Amino acid sequence: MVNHGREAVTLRAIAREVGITAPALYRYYDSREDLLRHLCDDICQDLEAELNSALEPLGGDAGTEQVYAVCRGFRRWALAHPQEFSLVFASTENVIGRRDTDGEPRVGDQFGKVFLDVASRLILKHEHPHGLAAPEPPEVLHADLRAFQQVLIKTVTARGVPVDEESLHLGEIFHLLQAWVRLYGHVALEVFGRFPFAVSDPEPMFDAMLGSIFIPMGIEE
Amino acid sequence: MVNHGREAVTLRAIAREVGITAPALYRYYDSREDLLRHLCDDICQDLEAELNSALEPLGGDAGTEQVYAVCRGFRRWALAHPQEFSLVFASTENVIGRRDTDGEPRVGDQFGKVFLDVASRLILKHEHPHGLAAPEPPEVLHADLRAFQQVLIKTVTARGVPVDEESLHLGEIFHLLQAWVRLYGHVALEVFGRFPFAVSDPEPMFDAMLGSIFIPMGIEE
DNA sequence: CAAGTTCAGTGAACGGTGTTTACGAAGTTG
DNA sequence: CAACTTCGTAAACACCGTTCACTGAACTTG
Repeated sequence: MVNHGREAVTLRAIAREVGITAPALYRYYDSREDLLRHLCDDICQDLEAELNSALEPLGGDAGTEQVYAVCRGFRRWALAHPQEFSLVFASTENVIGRRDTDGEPRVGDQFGKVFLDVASRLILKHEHPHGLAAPEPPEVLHADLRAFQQVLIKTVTARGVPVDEESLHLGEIFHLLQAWVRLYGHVALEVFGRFPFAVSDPEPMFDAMLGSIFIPMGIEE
Repeated sequence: MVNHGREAVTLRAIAREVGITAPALYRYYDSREDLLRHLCDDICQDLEAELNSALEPLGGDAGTEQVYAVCRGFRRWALAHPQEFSLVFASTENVIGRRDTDGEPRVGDQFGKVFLDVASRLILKHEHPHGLAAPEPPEVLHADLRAFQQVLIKTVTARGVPVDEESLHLGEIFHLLQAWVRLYGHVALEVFGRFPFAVSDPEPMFDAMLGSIFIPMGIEE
């Protein structure tokens, strides 16, 4: 139903589907916007489930192939559910919610958990990927990056893995952020068809990008 | 009026603004969707004008600072007009149109022209940026990259600058494509607030990204 | 058991939407 | 003048989100 776009998800259509009338929905949601917020949460849970099921056959530990699997799973999901992607990841309404009060979680919440969890666990495992290659990011960013560092550490420790502060270098964190920028950029461009020319088969281009992101980080497939 | 989002741009509101009634709009547009398509074209023209006016004080030639100016101008425009950005650059409806028949032009049409024009002219000027650094992209991409190469050559020659085929290496073209991925990725993430943590001031992060994109291409600020 | 209260759901209504249709009042052209 | 195109209107239709008064069943309480 959301397959036909955000505007197609109407209260009356939902009610018809559930077998009740439109006003009855107001017993459960404050408004259409509120309903869409919860819909986003459900979508995020579906995405998380799909990513985890793509991760399952690879074993529990964080290996390099898990990073690639999460990225490819994200792309696959986005292409298979463009409207959902658009709703959760490309909406100006800050519809992502969960709880606006408890602060931190953004980026589709559930997806952020999976992606950042795998990535940061991998970074922790590879201590100092091939030497000390990651250059220091500009000082202006240090404050923000340190905040992000805390988020990552909290994410990983929540899985029971103990972390010492200094094993996540700011340079690597900046790389991780750039990885998200490029992953998101490619997927969004593909979903919205905004590449500057018609790409016949974007998949090898995606794989090439993944390599150029992760191989310099010491994460080789 | 589009500032309040795509859904706020209603036929009756437009008609009220123009001083006519809603059905009269059907004399000029086939449907609301058609009107939105033309609106996208207008938005693209505004963007092009803004970018060109940002380029003007830098002189006519393609210098390195022009690349940075276009990228910063794009970000500035997107942040100042999030709804317009969303409409043109993050919409699943292929609302970009112009003419669906004549094939090629995508990516907000006008913006593509400005960005690709400046970038490719610069690449042509710097022949072989610092040696032969750009590695060959995977062979699977060569066909698509060559098509993109033709688009670039056509863009540049349309400005009167003659080009020989071989001065635009495929590696550089791939870099240019990755530059678009990262530029778009950062701007969209910022517009939609989908960075994985709260970034206090994204501008230095944007500048750091521009550097890490262009400095390896030999385009230093 | 009877009375009261809560809860889920309904139908009618209001103002707004995109769109179609029939119609009219100008201006143009023979 | 008559025919015709152009631009616009009013009315209507179906659908939308939302509100409100209301019903009927379930549950609580005396």
